[in-house]
Amino acid sequence: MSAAILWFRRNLRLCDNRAVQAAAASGLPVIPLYVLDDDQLGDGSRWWLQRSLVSLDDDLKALGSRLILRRGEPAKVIKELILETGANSIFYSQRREPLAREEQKAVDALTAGSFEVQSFDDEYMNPPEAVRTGAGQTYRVFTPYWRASLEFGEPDQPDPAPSALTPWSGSLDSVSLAELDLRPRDPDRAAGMRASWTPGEAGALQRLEDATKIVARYAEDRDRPDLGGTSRLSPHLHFGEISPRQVWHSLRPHPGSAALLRQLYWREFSAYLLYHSPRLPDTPLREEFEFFPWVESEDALQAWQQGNTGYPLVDAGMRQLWSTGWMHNRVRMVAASFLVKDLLIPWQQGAEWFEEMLVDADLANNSASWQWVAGCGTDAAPYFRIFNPTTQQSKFDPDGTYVRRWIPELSTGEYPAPIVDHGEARRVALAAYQTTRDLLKSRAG
DNA sequence: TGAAATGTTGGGGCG
DNA sequence: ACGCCCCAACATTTC
Repeated sequence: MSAAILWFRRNLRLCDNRAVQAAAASGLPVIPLYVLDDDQLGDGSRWWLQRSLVSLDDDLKALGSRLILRRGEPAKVIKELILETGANSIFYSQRREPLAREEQKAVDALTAGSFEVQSFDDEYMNPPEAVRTGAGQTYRVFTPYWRASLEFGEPDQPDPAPSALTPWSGSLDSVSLAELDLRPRDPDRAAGMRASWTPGEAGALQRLEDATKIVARYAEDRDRPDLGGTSRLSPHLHFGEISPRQVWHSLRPHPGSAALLRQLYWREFSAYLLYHSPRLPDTPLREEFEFFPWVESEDALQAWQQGNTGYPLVDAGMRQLWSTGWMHNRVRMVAASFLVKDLLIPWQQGAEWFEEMLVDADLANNSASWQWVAGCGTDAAPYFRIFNPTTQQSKFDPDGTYVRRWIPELSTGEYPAPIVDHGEARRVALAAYQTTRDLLKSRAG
């Protein structure tokens, strides 16, 4: 008997998932599969993935099926599974990250004879190749990219989950989640993450429902870490527990939705930039940053990571990150600016720490955002735009409720003095930037 | 999706 | 009443 492999990758959901739809519609017995490659996953991602896989397996069981877990290189694992089962087709959701594209290219190459590979572009609203300037170039600036994306019109209406999946009748080995061992390497973080999140499709849909209640005030409250005015959908979107189409259609009818929906297009834009510039995670897009006099300082990096810089807004953010796997967006900008501009530490080291800590760690979003903050992206905050962590705190946490929540020492008076003087650090950073420009000019001249 | 430095203006205190 | 100064408030420029 023939069968269809349903390969789950980032799209860990049953609703609005075209690979799931197609597998269900094939009428074949379906073998749902997740393959964990030797992972580079950070702690936050590991914690989330483990729970999201449990949730997906539960949802599949409700349809009379179950998730097969295996470890290894996807193309190899899938080839073995084909030999085991005689499956004659595979359905999967495409991904756009450079390594993931290599991975799926190897799977596509399994097409042979009657074996059929069907893949679907599901993770984003618009395909990266389709959004082009009038001259056929790729966009490098967000706003024109966004305008051009809107020309594509509304995203399609989301599909419902299938009502059933024909199970595979044979027995199949599946490694257990315990064997996959996705527990965070730092076990002390688990309790805080558990208290903050419900990974999985049901949790994602609940969070989307909650988001409809904050849409109206989003434009006003989004920069206030003390108010909780953001959607907190990022990890659910990252793991594909919910699709951008679902988010778009459920928020669009609410007054004031434009500001929040615009954020979906930042997600699209980051993926677009990574697709067209695969070196985005490690190489500055602006060439003068090749000459930037970065400072290597293990002590300063650690003070930043541990939330001991002496600047309350920065430290509160870094501690929120450790405790919950997430940091408010405004605070991410301030904390990142502090690392790059006050401490002059290479932005890649900050990006690496975020990848390790975040439950929404996303290569495209994280890389594009760090390049934005560092001023070395194509559409970046200019290098001379330097956040003052004290001013930002009085603007966006005026009563100090956010900083006090994460820094108990503020009340006991044991809080440390700033590790650098911001005014002086700012002058040094501006001089360093001037140096890189001079060097670039002298090389060109 | 900055902030500091510098420039301009206008009201009020004061001789 | 007038000119002068101070300085807050706002605008513009600069980094």
